[in-house]
Amino acid sequence: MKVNKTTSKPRRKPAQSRSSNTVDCILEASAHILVSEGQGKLNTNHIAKIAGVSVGSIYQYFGNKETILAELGNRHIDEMLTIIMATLQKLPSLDLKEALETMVHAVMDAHKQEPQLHQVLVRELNKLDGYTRVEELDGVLLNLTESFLKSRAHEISSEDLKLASFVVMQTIENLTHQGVLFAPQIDLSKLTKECSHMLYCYLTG
Amino acid sequence: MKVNKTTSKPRRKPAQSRSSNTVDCILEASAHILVSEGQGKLNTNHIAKIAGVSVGSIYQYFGNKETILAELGNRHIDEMLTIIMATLQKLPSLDLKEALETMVHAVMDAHKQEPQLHQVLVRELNKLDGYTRVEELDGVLLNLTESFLKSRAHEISSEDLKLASFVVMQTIENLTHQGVLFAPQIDLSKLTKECSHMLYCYLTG
DNA sequence: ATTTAATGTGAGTAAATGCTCATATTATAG
DNA sequence: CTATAATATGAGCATTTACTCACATTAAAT
Repeated sequence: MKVNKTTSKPRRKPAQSRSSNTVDCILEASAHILVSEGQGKLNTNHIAKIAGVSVGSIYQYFGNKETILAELGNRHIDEMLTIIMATLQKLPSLDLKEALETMVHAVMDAHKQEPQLHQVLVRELNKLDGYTRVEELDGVLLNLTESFLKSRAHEISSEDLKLASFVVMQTIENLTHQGVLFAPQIDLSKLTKECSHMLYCYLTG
Repeated sequence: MKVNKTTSKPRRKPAQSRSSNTVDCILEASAHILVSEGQGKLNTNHIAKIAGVSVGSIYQYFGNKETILAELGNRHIDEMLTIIMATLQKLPSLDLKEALETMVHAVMDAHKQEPQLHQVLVRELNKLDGYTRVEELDGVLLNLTESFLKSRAHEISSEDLKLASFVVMQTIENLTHQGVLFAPQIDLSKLTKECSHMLYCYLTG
């Protein structure tokens, strides 16, 4: 049976500054291990050693290993959402072609934030029972895409806006993600243009 | 330091039929555990129990846990390649639009083979040091796409065929993969048309 | 029928890992 | 300055897990 391990067992919340520093060290060490040594080496004793902190300190602030991953995920997803949300306000004043380019560019920027960490983190968060923020992020992006397409419905030839939203959102998400991972083998500014051009052709054609 | 654990330590190869049956049971049990219980529960003792086999038997045929995953990956990738290769011969006689639809359809078929297993398996294979067949599969698909685009160069407006191949290949791969995971919420035959239509617009537009 | 090779078994071992707790140190409050 | 709360420590326990090995069973060879 699967149990949510990411929210139970309440722990102390940092009050003094040194303790929130400890928390940051733990999270940074975990991120570092994930990227440079892989999930297999992510164990609490090792995290403590890399963070320069004792195991006990970890369990002052995190109920278990899973909540460390969850918090790492929360922070990362929040960063991405911030970047993407900031771009939304620019869209209404732009024409369709420009708007698509801006969207792709924004998601690209979001993915440039520690792309390796993003990849490994999403992998591991998907294994975390009860952690729903990855799906939440996807849901938000899908909704944003759909309301954007609705606002441009008169310019768009597609009949099924739900399906079109799925296609647009998945295409942006995946092409930027893969592009960033393959950079600099792939020219990201060229890819941004290519991607938005494809979507423009698709939506208008 | 990272070490290839997927090829070392040679083990007995099955000679009698009961032994290759044992091997199959081990692989099937592993696949079942991965899909229904997750990577966290994939340990050799549990595999043995589910397979109805003793731990010792596992180590008669697999040098370590990693080689089980590797073999599972090999078989899965071979299946996908078989399906995709079979479609290649049809392409030359088709016009661009039909050919794209056929390609998307083929990759969709390949992904319909145990989509959940595919997802988890690719996740875990990426963590396997020394296992290169996932990248190999991607490389093959990229090359096939590129030579296909070259053969249609006169119909295609794109200047950078390498970049276009990347875009086309990634788009097909991801949209089919995600589509299959979201089915039946997503209508796969509609998605196939939508995807190939988008690529057609992109390449000719 | 007997020997030999192939295959199967599972208790047991060594190592890894999540986590606790008794204790020590540091900061803040009165 | 003292008392109390907050924070930090790390040895060590309980559990899990990869893997071995001495032995048992089954099939093939002669």
